[in-house]
Amino acid sequence: MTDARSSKGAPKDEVAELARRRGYLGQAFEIYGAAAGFYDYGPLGAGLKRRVENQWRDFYMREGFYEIETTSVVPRSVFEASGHLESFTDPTVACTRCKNFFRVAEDLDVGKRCPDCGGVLEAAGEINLMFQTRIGVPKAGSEENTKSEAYLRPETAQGIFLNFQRLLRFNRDKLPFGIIQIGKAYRNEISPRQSLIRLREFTLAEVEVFVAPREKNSHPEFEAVADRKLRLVPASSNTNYELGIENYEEKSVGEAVRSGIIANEYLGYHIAKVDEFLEGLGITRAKLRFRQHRRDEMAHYATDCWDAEFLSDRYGWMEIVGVADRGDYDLNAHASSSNTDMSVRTEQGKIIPHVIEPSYGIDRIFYALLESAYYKEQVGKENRQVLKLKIELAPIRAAVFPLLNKAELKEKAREVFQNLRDASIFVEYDGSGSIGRRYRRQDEIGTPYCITIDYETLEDDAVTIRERDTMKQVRVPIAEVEKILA
RNA sequence: GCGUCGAUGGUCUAGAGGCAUGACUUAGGCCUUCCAAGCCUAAAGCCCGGGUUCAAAUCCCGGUCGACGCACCA
Repeated sequence: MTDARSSKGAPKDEVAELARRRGYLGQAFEIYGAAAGFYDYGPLGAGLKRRVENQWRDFYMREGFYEIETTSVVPRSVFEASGHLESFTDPTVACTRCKNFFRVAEDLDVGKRCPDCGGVLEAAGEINLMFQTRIGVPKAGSEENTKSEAYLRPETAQGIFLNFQRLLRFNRDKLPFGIIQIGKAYRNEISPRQSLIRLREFTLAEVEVFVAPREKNSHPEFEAVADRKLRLVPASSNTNYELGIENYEEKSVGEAVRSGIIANEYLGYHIAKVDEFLEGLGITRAKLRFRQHRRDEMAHYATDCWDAEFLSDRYGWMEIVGVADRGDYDLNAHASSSNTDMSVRTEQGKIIPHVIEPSYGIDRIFYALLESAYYKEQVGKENRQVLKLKIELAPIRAAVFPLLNKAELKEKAREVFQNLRDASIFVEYDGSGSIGRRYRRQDEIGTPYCITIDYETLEDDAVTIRERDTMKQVRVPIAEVEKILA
């Protein structure tokens, strides 16, 4: 027995199993047989994801960036301009003998030989990675068929570019400025795989920083991040995708920019910010690296791109954030296609700003976070599984228990529980089974504190707070509980 | 998309033509003064569709989903 069976029981699958079992994640449409590439977040998963998104918002709003929200349904014309329609649509060929499909490439084209069986290849239409839809009701065969054609956005960035003029005016015609957006994006992947790693519907959190080209090398806050050490894999040494964890150069951001490994201060600054954010979330830093794209893997809009990659125990290296220098590609494209002036007046005359874009895959970060937080240890004869989530990320802040299943203890515990909920601290109540079992349940879902009401509580109005990571207990007056949990 | 392998209660699994196994879990109860203890009771399952057969969870065909490899991942 191989593959699915044995890997199912392997230690590295425990995170995914826990996530499924305890209400973090589930396959979408499961009762109808499911569809690959779609996942639903359960009660705890949605709570954790929301907290990650809120941390991200706060992080970038501290930079002074405003958040906007644009549509997911986008007319065809936008993607004609952005280049997505063309670069997302791949011509394919099929083998006349074995019927295998191939994306057209140098050795794979009409009339060439099938690499699998040697049969002749013939044209097999086009595959498009964008989900197509329609706006309104098209008239059959009329011009409006094309006019009403639309796609679900494959990235949220375009929505920000389309708003550029309004955003510039909002910023009183001054550069630089940054705009953020969190939202769903859609890509009809040919083969989605690996739970949250390659989804067809996923959440992107994107930052677009608009900056005058001549300012790219002088970020006003650069010194604040210059000493931050990063593990860098520049394109020059980046010949093999599956590089080992040891294959990187550790350099400070300042050093990397000075020596030209990172092209400019703006790019360097935002790479450093990505690192800072991921570290703040609790992603294991020893498993992070920044890898520069080679020319042949760069997106059609990018002039430079660095991916933050996380080394998953389960799936190997995976991209969790991309930081791209999109140059003036997008604004130029929309300016000429829509016949709109996208330039900014500066003392040096009219310019088209460049765009630095950190683009976060929230679902992948969610997965990396679970893997980073998960550990198992032996306590007595039993295993203890723990999600060591940061307090501010844990879906449940604390759980309240009566020590024993007795009316007077339950009553007091209910009261403590209700008071905390009234104080907007999200707590859970649990009175079933032994106290040890209840502690373990909370460990597994990452609840940082457990509060236990015992007979002494009825005398002295003090409770025991037990801490998840150390399992240590302290006795505190009920009046101080709120402060400790906050 | 192609190929290989697989799918049994919520989870992990036994069974390979004839009553679906066990553990964990969950729920109710007893016991219990702090880390998955014990006892009693209960709940819960053969991925979907077709075929072969007296009889299919088991064999065959198709599909779906999953793991892995190839391709793809702008």
